[in-house]
Amino acid sequence: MEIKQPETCRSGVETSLEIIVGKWKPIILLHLLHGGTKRFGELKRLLPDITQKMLTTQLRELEEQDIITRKVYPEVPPRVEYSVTEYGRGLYGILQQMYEWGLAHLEHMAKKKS
Amino acid sequence: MEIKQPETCRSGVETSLEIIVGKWKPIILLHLLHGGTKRFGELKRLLPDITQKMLTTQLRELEEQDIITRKVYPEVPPRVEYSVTEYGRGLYGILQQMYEWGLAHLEHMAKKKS
DNA sequence: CAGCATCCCTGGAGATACTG
DNA sequence: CAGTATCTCCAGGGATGCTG
Repeated sequence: MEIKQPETCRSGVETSLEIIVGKWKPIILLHLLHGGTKRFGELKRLLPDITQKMLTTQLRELEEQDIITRKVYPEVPPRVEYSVTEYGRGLYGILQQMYEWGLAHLEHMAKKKS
Repeated sequence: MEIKQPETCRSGVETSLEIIVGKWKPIILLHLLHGGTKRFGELKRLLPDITQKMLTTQLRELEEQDIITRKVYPEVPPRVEYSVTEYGRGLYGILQQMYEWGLAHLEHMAKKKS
């Protein structure tokens, strides 16, 4: 980066944060990136503690940002599938770095305590 | 990364998020990374809309995570200086990626609208 | 100057019930 | 099955005043 003007960088950083932050967004993204397309009910089962309402809103927000797509099949009973867009895969690098740094940080803090 | 088990990656990602998330943490970090050591009052002036209470708590949380250091000079009137630790600079890569992706995303969404 | 203590308010998130 | 619609609650954050 080389931080020129903090205020300039700020908007970029906070835009990214807005996409990723949300109690369930990271884990939803990880599941979709890992397992590919998933139905609403599958995601619900993969995240036992999430409420339907929260799953819906988090998915809607990710969809609005073009990170995932929502495909509705006109069947009865209804079927809706979610998957990460090509564009959304651009978040992969960020998630990867956060994953790696985060694990290292957990170790760092564990060492510090002892 | 290559996402093996989403649940494994989750803790790493969310650990990183916990450090960065907080209404003022990114901008505080950017200022300290850009401008080096700063006094409490300087930061307060750089962030006109932050309350003293919030500045204090955000700084304390970053300090607890070893991201910044707090140096108190035993003078009257008191002087307290904050700076990013060597360890804390490890967040630089993440902030950089978020900055770059975020700016691109703002453009992406602007284009989409038109 | 660099805080802490207190009170207060809002919005993110949970629980529950209903529906095309 | 894949959602809405309400009601509710709590914690993050804000406003203000006091102090070593």
